[in-house]
Amino acid sequence: MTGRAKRVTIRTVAEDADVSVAAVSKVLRNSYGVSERMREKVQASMQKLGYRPHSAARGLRGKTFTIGLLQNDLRNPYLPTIFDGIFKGLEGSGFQPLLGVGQSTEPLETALINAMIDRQMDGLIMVAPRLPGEKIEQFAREVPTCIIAHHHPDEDAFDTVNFDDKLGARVAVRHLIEQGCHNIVMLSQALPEPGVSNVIQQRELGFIEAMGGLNKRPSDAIVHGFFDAASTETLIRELLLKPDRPDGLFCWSDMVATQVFVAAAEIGLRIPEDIAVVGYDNTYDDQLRPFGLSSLNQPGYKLGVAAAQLLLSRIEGRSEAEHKVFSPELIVRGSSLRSDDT
Amino acid sequence: MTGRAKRVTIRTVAEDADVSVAAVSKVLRNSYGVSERMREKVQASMQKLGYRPHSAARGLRGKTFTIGLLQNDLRNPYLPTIFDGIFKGLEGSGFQPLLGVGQSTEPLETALINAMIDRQMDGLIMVAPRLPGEKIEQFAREVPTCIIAHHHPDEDAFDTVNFDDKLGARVAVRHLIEQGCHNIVMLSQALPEPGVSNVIQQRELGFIEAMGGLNKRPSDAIVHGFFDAASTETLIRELLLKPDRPDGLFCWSDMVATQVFVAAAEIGLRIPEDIAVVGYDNTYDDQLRPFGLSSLNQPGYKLGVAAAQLLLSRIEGRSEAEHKVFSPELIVRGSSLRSDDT
DNA sequence: CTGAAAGCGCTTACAG
DNA sequence: CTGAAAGCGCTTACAG
Repeated sequence: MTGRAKRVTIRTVAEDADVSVAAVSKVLRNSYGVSERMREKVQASMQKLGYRPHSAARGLRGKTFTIGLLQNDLRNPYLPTIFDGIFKGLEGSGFQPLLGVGQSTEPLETALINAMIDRQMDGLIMVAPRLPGEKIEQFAREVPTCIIAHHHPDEDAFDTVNFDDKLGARVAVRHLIEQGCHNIVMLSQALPEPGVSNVIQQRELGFIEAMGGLNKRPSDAIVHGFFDAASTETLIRELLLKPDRPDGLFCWSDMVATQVFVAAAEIGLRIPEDIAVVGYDNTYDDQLRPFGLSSLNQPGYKLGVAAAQLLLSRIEGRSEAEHKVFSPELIVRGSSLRSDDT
Repeated sequence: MTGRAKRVTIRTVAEDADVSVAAVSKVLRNSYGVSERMREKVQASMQKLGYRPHSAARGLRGKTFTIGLLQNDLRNPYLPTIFDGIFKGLEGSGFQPLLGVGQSTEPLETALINAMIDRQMDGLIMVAPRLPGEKIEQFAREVPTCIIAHHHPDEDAFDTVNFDDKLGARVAVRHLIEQGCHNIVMLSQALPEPGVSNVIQQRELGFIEAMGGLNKRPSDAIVHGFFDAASTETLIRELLLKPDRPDGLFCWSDMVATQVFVAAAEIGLRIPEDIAVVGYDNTYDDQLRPFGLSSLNQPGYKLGVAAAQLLLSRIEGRSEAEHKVFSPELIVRGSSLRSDDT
């Protein structure tokens, strides 16, 4: 119930240690030109008084030591693995990550990025942003930026980290063909807008490439789901009840594949006998094991660590862009395995 | 490739509108004592120049318009429903929510809260914090605070919002008894430390109360799982393979209940015939429908909206604490339904 | 109603 | 090596 204690500032420390505020500031930043004796005196006072630098004030002149993390879907179970990697990569750097949720619409995402810049954040990592490349580029000119899961191989204003989504799709299709599927459909998600080069678009491109040899027109073989689970479920049911229903399904995410399991079970279709299913992300390594969902493994942790490192080096001054691409790996499980020779 | 554009500040706007910086500041904050004419002139300039206030600078004197959200588990599918509510409750208030992840250890959580205070955040909402009440109280004296999922009915330094966890546990046990279970076990989670009054502890208390009439010593009927899924799975297997395995299982969360489904399926136990299972949170309303998991419904959205409102009113000056408690509701599904008369 | 000035807690040239 | 002073972009009494 006592009023807020008066904050310990650089000035309090300076008085206690009997030095100038400039000296304290230098010790704080490990700046050059402070004697060992002074450093010790100041550090002792900081310790004693429990001094903590005031980030807002630091931000006015120098850095805030804050990194903004932008994401759009708290419900996507793949994303936490990315964040684990980011946290790990930032550990010990002195930069505090803070997460903003864009909620999947472009205006909200723009507002959020502006909010982060206004708060003087030192760098931004965006995970699967909805914004098109040009918009991101504008922001990237204001603040060091690294993008995860958004392909921009020729961009030089910011860095990117990705898994090769085209490759993943090609591998999945090849596997389904090998398993004897003749009517393969991709369960994709509606793109927020045409120009966006996100991972889903890339997977569609890879799918179309790999489907080249089949009779069907590739574009007929792609079905676009929605952002909300209920509408997507309806769509899946319609697809599975069609007379010419697919015998092989390539799902853009394990989340959607799970919905396919549910719908198939309720309709009475067997997996993999009636429909072979391949998911993406390898999310449910353990949890859904009885399902045995085949999936493309692409550890988010790797993305996160790489993104954090790229961002830190950019904050430290690097200006040429870097674009990392890792390769996903198909993990075959029961949901797509029809032959026994694997 | 042009250098960062010079930032538009309050001063730029003042010059453009030909007024003082003080005037601009007043317009910005909708402060009293500005003529209509001046307000319009200033707003026109702000619009024209694309002015956005600099939060770090504002924070040095007034507010940063930033709310810190603290949570510990990005993987818990219940939490996003809480955040949805918080976002909704904050909408239009001008306060920007930013999320920090404590990663389940007390030192990290403390560091995170300090980081938020150092960044001059105007208020904090903590979801299921690991810290004991006294520590939270210390922070709450520095910054308006609202706690979700942490019972502190007598606390007056901060507000709380909860569902009645004791009640939920009692209802679950009564239901299992009604279904003919004689050997009921609670699958709980290890408490981070003794003094913490979190939702799990409350559920254990409710469980023990409701078990009072049974022969078994209640404390024997509580099994403590771990934070990592793998260890918990081992524990569940051991439990299900015991000669005197339970015929009724009350799980502290739906996540754990899902693991029970997996283990039971692999061991060859039928649900609900061999074991009736009740979960908590009603997380998988749709996704796991074939499982038909009975669960306690406690919409996180309600918690979030209420917390946001309490925090805003506290920021506006309220000083007496408020403690909201909602009631959970048991949703009975196939996993616990042995008789047909419901 | 309007504005000049001090100050929030830091950092950064710049003297000494 | 050390420190006085200006300044970052705002807000807040306080005069006019």
